[in-house]
Amino acid sequence: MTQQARRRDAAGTRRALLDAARHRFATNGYAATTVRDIADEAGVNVSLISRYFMSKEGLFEACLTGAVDEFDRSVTPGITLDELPRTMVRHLADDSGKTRLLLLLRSSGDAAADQVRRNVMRNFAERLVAATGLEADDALLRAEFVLATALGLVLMRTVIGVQPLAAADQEDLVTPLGDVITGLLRPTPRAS
Amino acid sequence: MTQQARRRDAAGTRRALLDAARHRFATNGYAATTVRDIADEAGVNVSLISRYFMSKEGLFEACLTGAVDEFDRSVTPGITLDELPRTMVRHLADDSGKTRLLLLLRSSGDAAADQVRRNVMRNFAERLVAATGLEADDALLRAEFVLATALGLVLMRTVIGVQPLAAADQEDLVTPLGDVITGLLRPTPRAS
DNA sequence: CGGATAAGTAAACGGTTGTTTACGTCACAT
DNA sequence: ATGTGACGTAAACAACCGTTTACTTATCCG
Repeated sequence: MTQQARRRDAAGTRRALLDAARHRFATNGYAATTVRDIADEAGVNVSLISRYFMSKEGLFEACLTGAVDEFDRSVTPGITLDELPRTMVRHLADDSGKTRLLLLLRSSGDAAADQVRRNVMRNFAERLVAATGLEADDALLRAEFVLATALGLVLMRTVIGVQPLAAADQEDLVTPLGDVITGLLRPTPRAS
Repeated sequence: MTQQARRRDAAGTRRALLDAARHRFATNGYAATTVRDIADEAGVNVSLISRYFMSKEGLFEACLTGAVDEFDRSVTPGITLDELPRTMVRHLADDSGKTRLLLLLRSSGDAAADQVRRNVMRNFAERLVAATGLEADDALLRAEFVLATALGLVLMRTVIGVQPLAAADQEDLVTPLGDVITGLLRPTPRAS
């Protein structure tokens, strides 16, 4: 009943392990995920995790750096303030986009991984400020507010599953998120 | 901190276990927290967890329902839209307030606890809508946006620790959060 | 071919987990 | 004062964790 005719493809199984691990780590967290869970979902033997990624923590770091690369690449193109809501919602609704963001808040307890996480978020906030040209002295803080909203949104929709947010259509999220973003990042929010 | 001459006080040690568990579960998550961690932080023996709370999961549920009660009680008084930002920030900066909110997103994998979590958040959103008198058809969704922002804020400040958000003063958060809330919940967000 | 090597598996390893058991020991009513 | 029951502890328990080992088998180059 096991893999009767399994093709021998190192790169393929490595990718399968990465996919399964990303999914499990993102949805269930690092500690709650066992290496046997991952191996089963990938359909391979447990020991291959140690072989290809050194350890469970090595596999997690591979997931994290992969997510970081995709994250950076997906937000690298110039962001305009009025297109930002729709762009963000598209990433938040996309399955791999959700996984990416959720992985950024999962922790294995490793200090280096935590630093990577902080750098990615800080970097995103800085690029957001640069793209919007906001000059307020708390611009960076406000950009991180946007990121916090996105993070909380994915959490409440995916992990917690509170309605009606969880079942909301992609289009239903664009306008409210737009209100949040303009509320936070419009050039002169307040008089004086 | 001194457990040398431990008084025999069932209610006291029960409370100590609850405090330690709340702290550990909120900051490290359910799976990453061991019963021995909790017992050590409480300064008592491990077996008392089973005695007083049946199991680790029973202890978690006790933490959760306790947090739910405090949560409901703290937001029960009438909320006004203009005082909401400062009130929320006060709760988000308060240590027990953070713990309360973080516990709401930690999961033990138990379905009943997950339902409790969803109900609390839904309930908060509904009360927020009632308090603001918002009549938009996506009012509930927008109220949950506010909650998502609060959740993400606590996460990024406490768990992830990204700067400058993590080190931001309580007062620095009021105005941006106010912009988010008015952006989401003001009666007529858009011209038409 | 055929054998060398990479790919995959099953089983076992020590350590840790949550939980239970057996046993001290303090407090309080009588 | 005293024994009885609640409170607390140490140790043992089976099950599970991540990891390693020993082994089988497919693949490919000569």
